[in-house]
Amino acid sequence: MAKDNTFYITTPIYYVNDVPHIGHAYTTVAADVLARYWRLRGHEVFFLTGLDEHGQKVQQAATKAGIDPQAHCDKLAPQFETLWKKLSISNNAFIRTTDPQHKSIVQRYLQQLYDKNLIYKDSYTGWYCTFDERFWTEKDVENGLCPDCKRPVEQLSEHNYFFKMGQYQEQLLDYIKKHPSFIRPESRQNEVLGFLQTQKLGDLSISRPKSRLSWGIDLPFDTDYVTYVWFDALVNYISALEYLPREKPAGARFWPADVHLVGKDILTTHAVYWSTMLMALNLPLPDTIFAHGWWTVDGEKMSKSRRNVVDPNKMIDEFGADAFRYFLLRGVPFGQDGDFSQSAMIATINGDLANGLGNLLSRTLKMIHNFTEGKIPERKNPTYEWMEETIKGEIEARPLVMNQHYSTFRFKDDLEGIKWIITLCDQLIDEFQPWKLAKKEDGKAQLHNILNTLSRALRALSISLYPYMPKMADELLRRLGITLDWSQYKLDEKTIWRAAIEGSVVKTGSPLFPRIDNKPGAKPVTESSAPSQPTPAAPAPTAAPAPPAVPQITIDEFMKIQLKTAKVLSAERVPKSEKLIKLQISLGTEQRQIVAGIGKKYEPDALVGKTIVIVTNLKPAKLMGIESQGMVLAAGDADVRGLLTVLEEVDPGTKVK
RNA sequence: CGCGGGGUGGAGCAGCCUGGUAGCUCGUUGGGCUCAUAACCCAAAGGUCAGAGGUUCAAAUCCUCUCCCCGCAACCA
Repeated sequence: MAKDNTFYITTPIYYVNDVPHIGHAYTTVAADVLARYWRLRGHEVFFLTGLDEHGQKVQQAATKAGIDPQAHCDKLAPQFETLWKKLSISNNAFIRTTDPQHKSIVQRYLQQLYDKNLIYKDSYTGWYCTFDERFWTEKDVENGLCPDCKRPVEQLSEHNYFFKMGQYQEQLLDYIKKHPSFIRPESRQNEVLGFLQTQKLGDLSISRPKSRLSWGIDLPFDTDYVTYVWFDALVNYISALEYLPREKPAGARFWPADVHLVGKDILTTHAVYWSTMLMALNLPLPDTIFAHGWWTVDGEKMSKSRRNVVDPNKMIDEFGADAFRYFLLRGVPFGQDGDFSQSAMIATINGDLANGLGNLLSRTLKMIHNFTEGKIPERKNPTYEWMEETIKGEIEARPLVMNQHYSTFRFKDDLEGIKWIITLCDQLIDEFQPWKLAKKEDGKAQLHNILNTLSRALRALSISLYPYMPKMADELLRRLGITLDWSQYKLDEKTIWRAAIEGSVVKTGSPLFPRIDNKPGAKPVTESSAPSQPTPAAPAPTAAPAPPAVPQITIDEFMKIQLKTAKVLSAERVPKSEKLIKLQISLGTEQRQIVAGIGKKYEPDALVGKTIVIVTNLKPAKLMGIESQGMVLAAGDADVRGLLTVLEEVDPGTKVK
């Protein structure tokens, strides 16, 4: 890692049509922390993030909005760029796959592979849904219906270009085994190895016919096609080096990348697609692909339908960028999944930042203010008390410890180490009670020593925390009256402790991090408790879909739906399903079988004998292989809240309107 | 037998790969201090490490089986 004194780190390029959420922020903050750390270490860092702007969804959204796809992207891109500014992200470049230079570089690589016979044209046959304009695999299709829109699909043959990915299977396996730090954490590496060892690696479709998708990069050897997503997107990691850092045209020395930081969902894409693409291009592979975990929210998976998506903008507005950054990396070992909740966030801020760091600064500054005329005192004698010695030792060991932590992505451990130093400082204060020393004539020397040590420790804490909380680090130093130019400062075991700080005039004042009362009135941070409002700093997210207007229907249309009451004769769970219950129901003259997704709400036994309402003329369908001849009516959407029934006793089969 | 992650004091987690005193944060209780943001420091209570079997001088850690939870996949007709 960080060879040749350079360090190249990337985030994935995010899909421009997405609304930024905590996951985007997580990856990007982690990358920023690494970037800032290696800069402190004196490395020349190139930190890249950006946007993936091609593809079907962008094209559709633009068409819907009645604008050009490029204009659509231009409109959306700032919501990411603005967020990164608010989050103190120090990326050196921001790539957009619609950049003309990127496009031509992608074409150049495609042509290279084509010339080497590594790309071939073949026909692909699959089930195509005209409405959704996409292919489904055999197992996706249900009874000849599109799993998404339920319209009939047709078998369609389409010519496409394929990259000969399959032929690199052995080579890739071999590479991964020989480079243990290539895929991190280890559990993820095992996943990829398992995948490569048990399945045959196929070739990769890298094109779409323009008739179906026009918003993309033209294939250089066949302009009836555009490049399909992965080839376009992954190449960003090397194309950016060629044209984005204008002040450093010799960008090639940054390749191979030190770290590709990705979410666990796109690990295979990077570890397999990207690696084989690089092999085919005779380019070296990145040192490390690190896949981090996902955030759940209040114990539940984050999803738009649950309306619990955490908006980073709201978190920043509510708690500040630094506190949010700190929380993201403090709570969970990097690589594992974590749970986000407002209460956990507040607990972290209060515990670590307010009571810990902030309070230590406050008490130190106030003592300096009261006892040494507001100036950091000189040491009166060179001998360190053993507790001071401990603190000094811990701090001088920091650079080495940090190196271990950052090289292995252990942010949580690093922050715990920092917390321990804060505790040591608090212990030092309580042990020597400077307020008592100040009252004794012979206590002055020791008083000055202690305050000097505390000031030094706080400076070191600022440096240690700078990658995580850059603004806070500046503010902390400002209050100590110390100046430090981060772009010049070089972290090592000497500079972290030694510095001419004596005589600096400190500034007491408001708390660095105020405590937060977790009152019920605290502002909500997820959509579930408040409708999303575009923040002033970010442009209105055009991607956030307004609830579609429900079209009106005529009485005739309604009458096409035949509803009847029915009596449940028997009910049983469908084995292996999560929520399907198979019902035998009576319509008086007729008996039917219905499969309903109500198993989360109801036990089968509780349903028997009940009168319910069903749709009788719905086209039968198979659910998990079982035919369902109708549909039960229930309140609720994805989560069933309750079944419909009738107030009065009626015979099964009675018409409902 | 679909794939994967997990079950450790009241809560959230580390430790497990490379067996040998069970650790951290928060909470609880008692005490201390007054420089500090009702903050800080000390002490105490609290764990059959999901259960059963096995390997071993020794198992939270390795092996086998069982139970439970959470994701993914399939499933709301």
